[in-house]
Order: sequence, then C-alpha cells, then structure tokens
Amino acid sequence: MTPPTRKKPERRTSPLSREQIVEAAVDLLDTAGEGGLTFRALSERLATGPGAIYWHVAGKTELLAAATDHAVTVALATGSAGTAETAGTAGSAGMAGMAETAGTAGTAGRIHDVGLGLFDAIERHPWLAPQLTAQLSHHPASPVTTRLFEAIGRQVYALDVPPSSWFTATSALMHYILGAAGQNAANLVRARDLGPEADRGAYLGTVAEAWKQLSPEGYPFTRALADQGLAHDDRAQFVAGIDLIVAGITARPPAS
Amino acid sequence: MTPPTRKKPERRTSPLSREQIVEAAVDLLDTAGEGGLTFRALSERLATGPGAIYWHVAGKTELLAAATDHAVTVALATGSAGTAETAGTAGSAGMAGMAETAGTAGTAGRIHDVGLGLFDAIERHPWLAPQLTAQLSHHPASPVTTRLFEAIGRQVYALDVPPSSWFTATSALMHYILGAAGQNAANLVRARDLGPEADRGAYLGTVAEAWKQLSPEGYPFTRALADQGLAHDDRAQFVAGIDLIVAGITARPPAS
DNA sequence: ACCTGAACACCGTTCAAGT
DNA sequence: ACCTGAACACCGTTCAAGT
Repeated sequence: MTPPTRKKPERRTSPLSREQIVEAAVDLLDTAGEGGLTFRALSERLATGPGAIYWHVAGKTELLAAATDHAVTVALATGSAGTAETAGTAGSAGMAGMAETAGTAGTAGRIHDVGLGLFDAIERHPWLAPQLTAQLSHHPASPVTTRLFEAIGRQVYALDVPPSSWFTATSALMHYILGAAGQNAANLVRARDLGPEADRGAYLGTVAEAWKQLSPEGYPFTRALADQGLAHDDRAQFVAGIDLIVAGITARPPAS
Repeated sequence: MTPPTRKKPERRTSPLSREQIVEAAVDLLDTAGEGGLTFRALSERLATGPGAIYWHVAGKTELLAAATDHAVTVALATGSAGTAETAGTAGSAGMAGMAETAGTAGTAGRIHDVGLGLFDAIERHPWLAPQLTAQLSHHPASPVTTRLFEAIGRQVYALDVPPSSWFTATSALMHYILGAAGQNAANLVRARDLGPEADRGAYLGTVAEAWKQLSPEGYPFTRALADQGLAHDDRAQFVAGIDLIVAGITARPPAS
C-alpha cells in the first residue's frame, strides 16, 4: 500500500505479544486442526519469522498448554456466568433442559452448566479434549488442570455427600465430561468433512449402518443398540450421562 | 560372527511379517514412549531399512492403529478368561475385591474384570489410553473401538436396565475407564522418571503438596481434598469409580 | 529488548533400483 | 514378491546477526 509492491510478505510494525501469539494459535488450531499448528504457519499468520515466537514462548509444548489454558478459562467463565446465553445457542437440543433430576434441585442444574460450558467449548475447539487429557497426564498440577478439577469438584461438594467419595465422584464426572464432549466434537468434525450438507445425524447414520453389519454372535449388544436407532452424543445425551453419574454419587451406598 | 566384522549393521535373513512389525512397535512404544516410535528406530530394531516397513503397513497411522488393536485384543482376552491371574498380580490393591455391590451380584464382578483388564493393559502400555481415545475420535466404527464398546456394553446389558439407558450407561463406563486408567498409567510414568526409588505414592505426594499451596478462596475444594490425603488412582480407587457409575445405572430414575 | 532467517537435526514417506 | 537406501518435503528449534 505505501511504496510499490514488495517481495517479502510485509513484516509487522507493532511488537508481538504472548497473548497475540496464543490467540493466533487457538485460531489456527480451530481452522486447520491439530496438525495445522506449525511455527512456520503461525509466524506467517503473525507476519514474522519462526524465531520471533521463541522470544515469547518456550516451545511448542508451552504454546499448546497456553492455548488450552486460554480456551478453558473462557469456557469456565461463561459456564457459570452466561448460562442463559450458552443454553440459548443450543440449537436443536430440544430436551436439554430436562434438568433438576437428582440431588439438591439447583445443584444438578449448576453441574449441567459447568458440563455444558465445557461441552460447548470443546465443540468450538475440537482439539481441546485431547489436549486437556494430555495436560492432565503430563502436568496434573498445572493451572488448567487444577481449575478444571476445582470447578467440577465444587459441584460435587454441593451435592453434600461424604468427603470420602469426593475424589471418586469428581474423577468420574471429569473423565466422563472430557470423554463424551470430546467424542461429540470429533463426530462433528467427521460429519463436516463428509461433505458440506452432511450433519451429525448423517454421519451417525453411517456408524449405525456399520454396526448393523456386525456378526450377531460377536456383537449382540452393539447390534441391538444400532437397531434401536442411535441419536447419540448431542447435548441431551451428554446431560443424561451427567445425570447418571450424579445419581450414582447421591445413591446411598448399599447396606453391606 | 560369520565372516570378519561388517560395516552395515547386519540385515535380516528371514522375511519380515506384519505381525513382527506390530509387536516390535508395541515394544518400542512401551520402552521409549509415544515419541520413540519412529520408522527409523523401528526399522533398525528389525534390521531393515525404513522403506521395508511400508511394504507391510500403509503408514504410521495404520501402524499405531494396529499396535492399539493388538494390545486391546490381549487385554480383552485375559480380561474375561484369566481373571484370577490378573487379580493375583494386583499387588497392594488391598480392597480391590470389594465387589458385589450393585446389580445382579456376579455382574458387578464381571464389570470389574473387564475394567481391570483394561486398567492393567493401560498400565503396561501407557500410550494405550490416548491412542484408544484417538481411535474412538477418528474411527468410531473401527474394530478395536467396536470390540471395546461391545465388551463394556455386554456388562451393561447384564445389569438388566431399560434399553433406553444402554447407550448412556455404556458411554459413561467407557469414558470413565479410559480416563481413569489413563490417568493412573500417566502417574506411574511420572513417578518412574522422578527417580528409580520413587513410587506412585511419592509422586502423588508431590501433587498433594502443590494443591495445599493453592489459595483458599480460589480452590477450597481441591485444598480440602489435599488435606484429606489422597491415595488416589490405584486399583481400588478405580474400582470405586466403576461401582459409582454402576450405582447410577441401576438407580431407579427419580419419579418425575 | 526484540526480531530475522538461514541452518541443523530429525521426521514420515516415496521410489528407482536391486534381488 | 520383497527389500534397499538415497532423496524429498516438512517439522521444531537454535543462533549469529541485525535493529
């Protein structure tokens, strides 16, 4: 724009910041998938050289951790505050509000909020679930991990069960939330690259079809499930799983 | 050994087989971790060139899938058959046999078997849990994925709950099993490279210590948990989580 | 203090050439 | 039919050199 056309792709004038880098990384991850985050691609998008990024970030591991932290922070914030907004965006959820099923009434609702906050975040950022479990594995005491655990644990605390079951309950909820939300996000991605007009339903139809071809002797259960027509992992299914676990948490332990 | 010493590291005489490759891959994964599986390292271990592997395996993705399939097959087989042996190896589990808590008596025990079969397999192969969830995400109808789902689903079927809850129940169990077992395996790895004399307990002490440093306002739950002294994810903890979910599955849905 | 960009080591994958 | 190994494209990371 200023002088004639230049050869080099225009370097940036304002200085880089760590925040800009992390946001660009999240963007790249969302757009191009896990494999798309590259120091070269990222530096191009930021109009710098690869080396510049290393001034603000130690390496790829740290960059990934920062991106994960960023996305989770947003999710946890809107998860407790902007519930109405989040639920409004729900789309074809339908029965997503079948709450108030177990425990102290309002508490179950708040568990749904935390869960759905993460569900939505993972849907927006399909790379988030694998990344979070990796974070959980490699740095169990990292800030993100701890924040996630605390957010879920508080809801367990509110269920008013004996402290001895806190850890088990929180673990069960956390692993389910991460796993089921991750599965849902992955299904969406697979549906998307099945074609622009195909939705999650079309993709799940594919899976059901494959299941119906299984041998009746080897796979009686899976076949029966396919026959019953699975409309699986959308929000209602997800919430049903949370409720199931909450029911298990609040169930009196059987008299021995 | 035969003529004098040769320069090139001795090529193999017998022909390669896909099975050999997969087994060597599992071995390399176990020994060197996820990052250690390399076509060059693998081909060296097999006394060939990198290109040779491509004759039997399409690429790294397929190789990883095959390794995962192999490990899961072994786990699921010994999970139903060699229960006694598996449980015997339990080590310091202590109360791992507190079974028979919910549902039809024997059924809970069989769920424990399947769960612990996977738990042990993931402990032996720490790369297995991430790999399985990846497989679940990218190829939900793949053989491994389906076999895993069927194995867990059958136990759900045996619980004799309405078919409408089959999917939710199986999902909850599967995600918990994969998540909790993966967490346990990761803890073991972290403990291992904390030093040769450090065990899981020592490592978890580290985590608890970090948790105690958290701010009381921001992290009341996590702190309370740390104070109560966590002896977490060993087999008993793992089984407790399964029982919690089973309790949720068999709990009568609350009268609406 | 912050950025540049060539260079290094290493990766998955391909493929002409061998047997 | 099966294997060899050099070559290609691409990656994360480093670092002397610039401003």
